[in-house]
Amino acid sequence: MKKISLRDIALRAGVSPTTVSFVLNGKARENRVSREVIRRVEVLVKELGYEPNPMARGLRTGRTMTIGLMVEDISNHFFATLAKVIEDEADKFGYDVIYCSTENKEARAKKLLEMLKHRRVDGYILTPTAHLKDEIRKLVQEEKPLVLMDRYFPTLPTNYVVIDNFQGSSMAATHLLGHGYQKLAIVTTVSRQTQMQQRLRGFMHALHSDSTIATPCAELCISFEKAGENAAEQISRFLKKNKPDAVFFATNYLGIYGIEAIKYLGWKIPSQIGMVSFDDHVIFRLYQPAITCVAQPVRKIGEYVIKVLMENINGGMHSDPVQHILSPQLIIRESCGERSHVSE
Amino acid sequence: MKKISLRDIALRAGVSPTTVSFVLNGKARENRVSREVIRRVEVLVKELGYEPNPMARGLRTGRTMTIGLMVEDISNHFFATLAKVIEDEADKFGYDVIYCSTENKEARAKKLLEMLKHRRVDGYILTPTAHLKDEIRKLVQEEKPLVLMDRYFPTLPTNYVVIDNFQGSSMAATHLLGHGYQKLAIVTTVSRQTQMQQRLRGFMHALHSDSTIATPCAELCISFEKAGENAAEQISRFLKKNKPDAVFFATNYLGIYGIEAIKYLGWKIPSQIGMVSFDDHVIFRLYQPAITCVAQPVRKIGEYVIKVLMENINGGMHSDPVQHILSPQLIIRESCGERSHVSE
DNA sequence: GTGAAAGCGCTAACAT
DNA sequence: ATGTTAGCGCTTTCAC
Repeated sequence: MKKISLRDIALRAGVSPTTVSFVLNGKARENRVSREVIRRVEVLVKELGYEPNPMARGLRTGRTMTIGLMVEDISNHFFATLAKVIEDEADKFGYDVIYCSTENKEARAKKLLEMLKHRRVDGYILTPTAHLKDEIRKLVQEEKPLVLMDRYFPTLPTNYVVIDNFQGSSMAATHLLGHGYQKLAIVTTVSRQTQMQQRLRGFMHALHSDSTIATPCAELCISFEKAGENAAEQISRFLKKNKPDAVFFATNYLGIYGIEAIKYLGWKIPSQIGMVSFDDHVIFRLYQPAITCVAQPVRKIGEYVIKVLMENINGGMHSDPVQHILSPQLIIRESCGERSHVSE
Repeated sequence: MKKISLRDIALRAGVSPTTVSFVLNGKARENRVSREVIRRVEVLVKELGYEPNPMARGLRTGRTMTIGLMVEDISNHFFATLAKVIEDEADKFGYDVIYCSTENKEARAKKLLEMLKHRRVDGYILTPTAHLKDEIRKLVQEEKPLVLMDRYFPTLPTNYVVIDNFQGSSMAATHLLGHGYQKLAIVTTVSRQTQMQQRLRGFMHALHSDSTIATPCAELCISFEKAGENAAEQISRFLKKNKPDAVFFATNYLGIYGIEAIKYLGWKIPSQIGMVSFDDHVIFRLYQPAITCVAQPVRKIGEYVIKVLMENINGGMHSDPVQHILSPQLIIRESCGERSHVSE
C-alpha cells in the first residue's frame, strides 16, 4: 500500500497537479477551477485517503506548520498544564507543537533553541532562561514570530504574555497582614528574572505601605542548582533561625519544599506559621490545612499566547510588540487562619 | 542573512554538491574523497554555520528524525516525567519528540495518531486507549517502528515496555494485610485495559492466597468520564457505605481523589483507614501522614522504550517483538501504620 | 577521486 | 478555466 501523491490524484482525475493543488489549498475558486473538477478531485482525495506530504509542502513554502515551545520544566504542573492548553489552541490553527524543557540551564536552553531553529519551526513560544537575551534579540531581528511567556526582558521589545507578578505577591502580603501576621518572610530563587523580581518587589511594597508594620522581612534566596536536594532543608533552617510568623513562597515548587520544611519542623499551619504560595497545585488544595495561593490563569495565558503568535505568523509582524499582563487570583484556603473558600 | 545551503558550501569549496553531501554524511572516505577536500568542506561548514535543511533531507530520505509520543495525559506527573526522560533519551540519537495527550478519549487518540502519521514520524511510542487495537495493528502491518507503554494488547504481538502490575498490587495487598488490616477495598477505573485488569487481579490474588482472610473485598470502579468532577465524592460515598479498614487506589490520580475523600470524611490515616496508592507523587511524599505507594521505575521505562524503538528503526524490524516487564517498587511510608522509611 | 543529473512531493509564476 | 514548468535543498546512482 504505497503512499499516494498529489500527482496520483491528478492523473486519476485527468487534470494537472496544479489544479489539484489549487483545490487542496482552497484556491480553486479564485483560480476559476470548475465546480465539476473540484468535485472530482475532492472525491478522489477522500476515496484514496490522500494526505499531503508536509515535508514536500514545507520545503516548497518554507513553512513547517510547527511551533516550538520551550518551557522551564515540562514535568512541573504549571508548565505541563500550560503546554496542554497551548497544544490544543495551536491545533485549532493546524499547528503542531514541539516541546522542550530548559531546566533553567543556559547551555541547554541555547542548544534547544538551536534545535528549534534547525527544525525551522514557524514560531517560538519561550520561557527564557536569564541569559538568553542575545539569542532572543537575534530571533527578533530575523523577524521570527515569537512570544515570551511567564517572564520577559524589560529592555527588549518583544511580544509577551505574563501575569502581574507584582500584584500577585502584593495580594499575598496584604492577605497575610490582614490576618494579623506581623513578622513575614519570603522564600524566592536567586533568579534575577522579571517574574521573580516582581514577586519580591510586590511583596515588599505591600509590606512597606502598611505603616503600622515596622518589622523587617526575612528573605531566603534558594539557588536553583542546589534546590533539588536540600531546598527543604535550607528552608527549615531559615525558618528556624528567623522565626517568622508567616511565610510566602514565590513558586509552586518552593511552596512544596516549604510544606516539607514546615512538616519537618513540626510547626502547625496556620497557628504557628501562616503560609501562602505562588501558583496552585493539587497538594495545596488537598493538604491539611489547605494552602492559600496566588493562582495563574493558565488557560487564558495559553490562549493569548497562541493568539498573539498566530497574528504574528500571519503577517502582523510589523506592528508594535503585543504585551499582555493578566491578573492572578488569590485562592483563599486555610493556611492563614480562615476556612477554605475557593473563589473560582 | 539568508540561510546557506549545501550548494553554497559546494560553490565556495569549489566542489560539487555531491561531494559536500558525502562529507556531511560521513560517507566521504568510502567514496574516496581526498583528505584535503574533506577538510576544506568541514571548515566552510563551521565558518558559515551551515545547517542542513531537515525537510529537504526528509523529503529525499523519507525520514523525519522525529518520533511521536502519545501519552494519556501530559499534565499527569507520571507521564510528564516519563516524557522528559524519553525526550532526553531520544535526543541522544538525534531524534526529536512530538508529544500529545489522548485524555483517554478514543476519538482524540485516533485523530492524534492520524496527525503523527501525517507528520511521517519515524517511530511511535504509544499508551493506547482501550479501542485503539485496530489502528495499532495497522501500524504493525505497515512495519512502522512502534513501542507500547504502560499497557498493551495481549492478543496483538507488539513491542512493549510495561511494569508488572500484578506484582505491584500484590505487594500493596500483602503489605496491607501484613499490617493487620482485614477489610480491604480497592478503587480502580472501569478500564478493561491490561494495566488496570492486572492491578485488580494482583490485588485479589494476594487477598485470596491468604487463607486466614475470608472478608470479601469491596470494589469501586470509577468511570473515567465522570472522574473529573465527582470522583472524590463517589469515593467518599463508597467508603462510607462499605467501611473498609484499608483501601488501595489503582492510579495516582485515584489516590489523590482518595486523599480528598478521606479528608472529607474526616477519617484518620492510618488508624481509621489504611491506604496505599499506585504510582508515586509529591503529594504522597508530603501528605501527613505520608502515603505508601507502588512506584514505577520511570527512568528505566523511558530508557528501555527508546532502546527498543531505536533497534526497530535501525533495521531490527524483522525479529520478534521485544517485551520488557519491569518491577515496581513499594515505597513504605506512614499510611499503613509504620514510620516512614523510603526504600529507595 | 569527483561530478552530473534525476527526483523526493509540492507550489506558484507564468503560460495558454 | 486549466496546464507547463521551474524549483525548494538534499541524496544517490551512475558516469567519468
